[in-house]
Amino acid sequence: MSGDMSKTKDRKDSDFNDAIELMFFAYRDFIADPDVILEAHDFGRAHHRVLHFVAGNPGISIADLLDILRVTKQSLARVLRDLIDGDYVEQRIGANDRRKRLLHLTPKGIALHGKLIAPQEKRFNEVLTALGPQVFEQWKKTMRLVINSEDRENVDELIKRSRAARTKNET
Amino acid sequence: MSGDMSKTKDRKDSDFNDAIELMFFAYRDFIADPDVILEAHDFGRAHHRVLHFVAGNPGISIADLLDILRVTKQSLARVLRDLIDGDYVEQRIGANDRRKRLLHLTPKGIALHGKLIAPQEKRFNEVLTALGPQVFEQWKKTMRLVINSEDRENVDELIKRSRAARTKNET
DNA sequence: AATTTATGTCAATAACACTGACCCTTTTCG
DNA sequence: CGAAAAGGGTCAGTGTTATTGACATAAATT
Repeated sequence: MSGDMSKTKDRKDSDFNDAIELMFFAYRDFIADPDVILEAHDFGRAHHRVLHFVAGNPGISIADLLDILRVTKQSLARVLRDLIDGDYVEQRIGANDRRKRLLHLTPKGIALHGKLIAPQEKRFNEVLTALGPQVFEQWKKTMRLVINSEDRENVDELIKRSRAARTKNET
Repeated sequence: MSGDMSKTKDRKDSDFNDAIELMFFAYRDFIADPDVILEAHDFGRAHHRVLHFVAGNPGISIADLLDILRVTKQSLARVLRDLIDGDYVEQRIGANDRRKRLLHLTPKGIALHGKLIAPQEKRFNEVLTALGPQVFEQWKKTMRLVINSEDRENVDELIKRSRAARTKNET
């Protein structure tokens, strides 16, 4: 028997609820495709992340990788051990600083990384086709603003480096 | 070198790499805020998810909740035990089917849920302010297309129900 | 020479999810 | 009505992934 309808309904709340829900489900499906491939290799998401950031930052040091991933050294060590033993990642001793172990993907690592991101690229390609490049560009701007303001420039840098790495890869 | 380096460099690849990177970092920061609050209550993300979907689907049954969360009964049980013992969630025996335990948030649960989503709402509110409602709406459309096509309507339903629950909550 | 940096590694712990097995209560159906 | 099915609860064991803490080694720095 309620029926008391207040005219002053705050409509913005529900809009944000939409957004929260969409973040949850979109990310879940987005990450689900690689999971299937990873399982076949007895790898997990941690392996994926390492592959991804080593691919985008060839020659990255352990310390810098830890900084990006924000995990402990011990967590990374286990994952990295798998990837090195499986010949997906290679360590090269730094030329300037011989303490550093600079990480690179092997051809095998590059191939796996390609397989992992393929379904995600396909997903975004479908979005691009359906909504057009302008909407897609604005989606990126929006996502960038969802990132903590103090981290946005770092992400810009990462993306830039990743693009450079891919371009150089053509040699 | 795959032969021809024509002027038509495949630019779309790097665009999708942007997108993948943005998904990763945006989601990470998006989820980081609630984590801090949850820790203070000795809760984890699993507790958050239960609070969220019970909030959006008052009176949901255990089976239906399991279906949304896609976890096992045993996994849910542990989390639900914490929430019920802590007086955040309440079980009511179904009126029609007395086997069912229908879940509702207590006032305490509603309060905690509010605190958890507040920073996320704030984040999106900043986006809305910076880019305007039109871009934000298109962001939502884009995110919806990132979701598996077979799940989109389910998500639509969830969002609709959640909005209805919030509206009815005014009694 | 002493210290710091970059990395590796052993050990213990915790969070979280899983499988499997079994139980009780209530509803459904022959 | 009585048996089977549905909804839910719980105990036990396992596995993955991440954590903290403590130490060890090699190379660079001061």
